[in-house]
Amino acid sequence: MAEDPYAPARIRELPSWLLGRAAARGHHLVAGALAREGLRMMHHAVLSAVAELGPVSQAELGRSLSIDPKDMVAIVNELQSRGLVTRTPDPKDRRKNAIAISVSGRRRLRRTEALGDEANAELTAALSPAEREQLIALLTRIIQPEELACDTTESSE
Amino acid sequence: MAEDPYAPARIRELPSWLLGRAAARGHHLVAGALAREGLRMMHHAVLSAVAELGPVSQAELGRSLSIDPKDMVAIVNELQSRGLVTRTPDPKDRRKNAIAISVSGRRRLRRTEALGDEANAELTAALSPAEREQLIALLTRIIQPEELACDTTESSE
DNA sequence: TGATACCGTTGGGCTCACCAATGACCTGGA
DNA sequence: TCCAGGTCATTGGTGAGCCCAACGGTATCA
Repeated sequence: MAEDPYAPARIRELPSWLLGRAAARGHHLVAGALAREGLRMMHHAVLSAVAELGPVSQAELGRSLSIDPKDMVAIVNELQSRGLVTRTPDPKDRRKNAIAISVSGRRRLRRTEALGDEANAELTAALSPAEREQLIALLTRIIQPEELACDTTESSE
Repeated sequence: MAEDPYAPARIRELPSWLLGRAAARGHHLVAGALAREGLRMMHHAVLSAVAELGPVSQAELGRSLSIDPKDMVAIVNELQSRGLVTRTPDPKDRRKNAIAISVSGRRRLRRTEALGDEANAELTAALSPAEREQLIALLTRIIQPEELACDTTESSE
């Protein structure tokens, strides 16, 4: 074999590139695991958020999970048609839909959570528990810059 | 409604979710920066890889960057039409295209590399240099499991 | 009452990742 | 020599995730 697998590039050292590759692998593993329950990642995320937050509006769900309102409509539609959540008009604010998890939704969530945990364990199999916590902490700080950073020049172009 | 920004979910502690969010932010920042030069992330990645590897076939570029051959065609097409790379048939193997960076491509690459570095600096602004290196190391190990792990059941599915 | 803002919904577009198939081509062995 | 199998570049399509614009219905505030 002539070509080595090479240590390619400047690219491979950029956090943005590494994040993209790692996220792709994570998505692949988790989506594959959740597919056994017929759910996609966002479905599981919404289901889990609904279980935690109780009856919530779709807009609030979208804000908490950074999901586009357009996509949220489709997700809730499918979850509702599967009987995993209920969508009832909010009497206090008739614009809103109160999304709540159903009994079967809670049951399904228990299984998908186990599958998601398994997939994440495989994703971080090369890391020690301490390193995994470290990764989680670092990623968390990367994700939320606006809540902490107030002086960063917002790329004034 | 003055709801707190909440400490949402089990979801927000999963590495797969955090990786997805962080990658989305990284892509947003880098893509926005590179857009000033009229290039997308993959264009810049390919351009950088070509600069490093010298004349390479498209298939080899795709393998090194995990880019689908189909997408590689479109990327090389655009890079070539912009005069940033040259695509000459390989005399030794007429199936292959020898992709090489041009002079203007090298010039453009210098600018896009600076823009990419800036964007990555902003992406990791909340991290100290040591933490950034830590993150890179952890991500690198997450990405390449096959090259190290030999006993992990590869979830043949 | 009217102005403003939000909610859900629908419409489109863009980027990235993935899979199937084809013709041209190289390589190996019969 | 010819054939089989594999690789390369290319084209086709699919799906997920993210973003923008617009609309009717509704709540809130002046």
